[in-house]
Order: sequence, then C-alpha cells, then structure tokens
Amino acid sequence: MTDDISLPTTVSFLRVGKRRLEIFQKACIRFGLSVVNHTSHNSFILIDDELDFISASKALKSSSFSSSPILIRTQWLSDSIKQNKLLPHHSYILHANLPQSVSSVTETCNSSNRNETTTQGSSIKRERSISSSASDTDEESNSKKRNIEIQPIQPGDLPKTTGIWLCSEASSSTSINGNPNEKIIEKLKEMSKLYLITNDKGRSIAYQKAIEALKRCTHPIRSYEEIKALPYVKQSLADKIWEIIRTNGLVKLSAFQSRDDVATLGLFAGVWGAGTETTKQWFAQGFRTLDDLRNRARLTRTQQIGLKYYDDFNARIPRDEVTRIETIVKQTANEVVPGLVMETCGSYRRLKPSCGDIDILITFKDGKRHLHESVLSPLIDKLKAIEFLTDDLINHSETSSSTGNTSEQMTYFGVCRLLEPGSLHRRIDLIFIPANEWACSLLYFTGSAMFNRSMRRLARRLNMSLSQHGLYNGVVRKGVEKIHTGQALHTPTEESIFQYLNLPYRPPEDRDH
DNA sequence: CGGCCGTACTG
DNA sequence: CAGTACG
DNA sequence: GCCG
Repeated sequence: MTDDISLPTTVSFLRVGKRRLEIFQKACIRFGLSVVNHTSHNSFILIDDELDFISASKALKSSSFSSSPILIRTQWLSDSIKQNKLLPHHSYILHANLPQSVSSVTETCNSSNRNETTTQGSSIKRERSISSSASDTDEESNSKKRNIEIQPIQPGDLPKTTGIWLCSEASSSTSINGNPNEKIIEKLKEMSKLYLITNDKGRSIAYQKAIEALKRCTHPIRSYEEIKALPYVKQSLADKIWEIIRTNGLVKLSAFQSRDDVATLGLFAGVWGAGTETTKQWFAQGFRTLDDLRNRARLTRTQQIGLKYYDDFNARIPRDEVTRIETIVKQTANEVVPGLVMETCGSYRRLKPSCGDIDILITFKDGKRHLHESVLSPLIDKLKAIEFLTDDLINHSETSSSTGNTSEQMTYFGVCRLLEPGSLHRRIDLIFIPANEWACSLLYFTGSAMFNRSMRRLARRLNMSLSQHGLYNGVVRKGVEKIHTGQALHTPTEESIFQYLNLPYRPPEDRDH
C-alpha cells in the first residue's frame, strides 16, 4: 500500500487510553505497521495528543532510552484512519521547541466514538430516500414508496422487533472484549455445525441467527423471559439456552455428538469437494476413516486433492503467510501484465489474525475491454512454472476455452504453497472481475458469509437484488423466481452499495459477523 | 406451510 | 440435473 | 428452528 521507505514501519504507543489503543492497533495492522512495546529499541513513538514534548520526554527518560526517538502525535493515525490510507507523518512530528498548540479540539474523526455515533445515527429515523449519487431516474421515485422499517437497536436495550439486520451493525460493537454469553454461543455454534453436516440446512441457519442475536446482547442473560424476547429465539431455543445457563451443558448436543455417524460425517466433511450427500453415502458404504476413503471409496478429482491435503486445508493460515503469498501473486501478475488491480479479500481483508484460504480479486481498473482469458491463463501458467501453484480445483480459464463459454468473470480455485521447505499447501482463489463489477465483487468476496446473506436478504426485502455482479433495483419476484431482473444500479464503490440499501457504511473489519 | 442468498462450476 | 462451492 |  505505502511503499514510502521514509514512513515508520514499527511504532509504539505512549500514554494512549485502552479504547483508543485498540483502534490504533487495528489501524496499524491495516496500514502494515508493527506495534511493539516502547521499552524495546524503537525510533517511532506515537504519543497522545494531550502530551507536549517535555512531558513525553520525561515519561520516556524514566523508561531508560538510549537514542532519542521520533515522537509523532496520534492525530497522524486518526487522520490516516479517516482517509483510509497512511498519510505522511512529517507534519505530525513533535519537536522540542515548538509549542504544542494546534492539537485538535475539532476531533472530527476520532473513531473511538464511532460506535456511539452509529447507534445514535441509526436510532434517528432516517429518511428512506435512496441517496444515490448516480442515476436518479423517474423509475426510481417509485421505489420511495417502499415501506420497510429498518428498526434501530437501542443501545443497552434488547432488540424488541423481530427481524434484525446484522449488516446494519458493526461486528466489533457486538463483541467488546469477549461476549458474556460465550458459553451459550459456543454450544449453539456446535449445534449449528452438526445440523449442517447432517443436511439440516434450515435448522443450521436458525441456530446461526439465534447466535447473532445473542452476540449483540452485551450483558449476561439473567431471566428466561429475557431470552424469549430475543429475535430468532423462541420456545425451543429459549429452553436450550436456559438449560445451558442452568446446567452448563446441553443434553441434546451431547446426544448428537455421541452418535456414531455424526463424528464420521464430521471427519468426512473436512474433505474439499465432499458435501452432505457424499459423506452420507460414504458412511452408508461402511467407510469410517480417511484411509477407508483413500483405499476403497470412489472419489472425484477434486475430492482426491481434498483428501491428499486434508490436514493442510483444515489448518488456519497465519496472516503474515497470506501477505507473503499475496506478494508472490502480485509480483508474478505484474510480470505477465502490468497495471492490474489486485485486492486480497476474505477474512484477510477483514483483518483477521488467521485465514482459512486466500482470495485474490483481479481487474483492470481502466475499464478497457481486455480479454481476461489472455491474462488469467498466462498468470496461472507462470505460477505453476515457479511451482507456486501445485493443483487445480476449478479452472474456468481452461474449461471455458473448450466449451466456448465466455463469461466476463473468470474463476480459478487451486492449491498453492510457499517455496520454503515445511510450508503447507493452501487453498487459493484467483478471480478475474470486469471493472464495472469491482465494488460488488469486493463486497461479496470480503464477506463474511453471514454478512453477505444478511445484506442480500435486506436487498430482497427492498425489491432489490444483490450479488457479486451487481445491485439491481425494481426486481419483481413471484415466490423465489424472478419475473423482472430489474435495472442495474451504478455501484462504483462499496460505500455506494451501502447507501442504496440505506445502511451506514461498514469497513471490512466491521463485517465480521 | 414453504423458505431460509445468489451465483458458478463439475460430471 | 444434483451436488458442491464461494463469501 | 424461526419467520411471514
């Protein structure tokens, strides 16, 4: 992002409050800065804006410093967060003789009050006009008749309305330093997972929705009535939650887990390319171990790969490894075709410390109509040549040329690994996107999955339709099937998509539901 | 009671 | 087409 | 399992 070598790469903080510190540390990760303890030898120190040079120096002397470090006001980070890019730090450096006067009383950004402002903002009934910077056609005025209430959740209150839109809330605001109902959530998560692998999709989703409702309940639950007042929690789930509170366990979960088939289905579900039907059949055929599958089961091509790398694929990828993988792909892509825009999405973009796989989106931003096949195929070939890519799972650029099927999006799912010995094989997705779909694709591939589904449900309720290709307005549905596909809205940025849906913008790290 | 996101690839 | 996958 |  910022290649300027004069910028700090390692920083530490002095006398910054806990809440602000958290935000700053998160921002540092985003901007590629390492945060260290300022007792270690370090030349860049961010100090609270209230401190002047003298008091800062005093505080530092007491912690035995040899060389004199460069002091930077934390306003530098605040402003960088506001503009979503790392700004030059020079004007924020604190010098010995200059009086520390202009320290911001304005405090326009200070994202420590972000949660307050957003909940406050959403508690005001917002005008439901589409704030579109783009097309304001006559057809759109009809859509203003939409009478959907986006119910605000009062801070401290329990949600009273049914139907909540988790996409309208920051995930961070719901998980301030560990949820008090962690135990309950953990059990319900397990239930959801087991229902999923036993092919009960509906129940699995019901549990997930209940979990989301619980997560936003920031105090420990006291009464049974309180539980039942939660959205997506009614008789059956309330009983289970109450049982967990009372007994610290859940009989139905224990019974579920001790079923002989469930454990095996769970094991088999870890094979990439095997879903509920396949794992069910494997169990019915008497297979119980991965060796049984290797020796006796009929496997598709992708399942063979999934089995070969079973342990690797089910291991988390540390964040810094994703960064290194990203660098290799970017460098190689630049050698093939310069001028590509690439963004690593998924949980990496949501700033998670570890990721399940690597999703890299690629496009030409200049909107020229390049033949995407002429880019993705050579890129893949080159990555194979340097033995970075080891296996293909889905390779559209290959199959499309044989089927003549040329959609503008191109999908590659495959397997990569770093060249260093001992590196694990990792799942990697390379997706080529036409420039006009960039924002919707970015939104989709950044997730989370729950966040996407919530946003799509909201769009659907507004007679719109949201996918990785675009946001459509005036969609007419008859049951599930679309009668009219509606008209595509102009979505140049992720922000614009939030605006159309009348949602406050969420940065990637706040979409982690 | 039906739907629970909307889409793309495999075989 | 059913099954699996992606977030 | 919950919602409309």
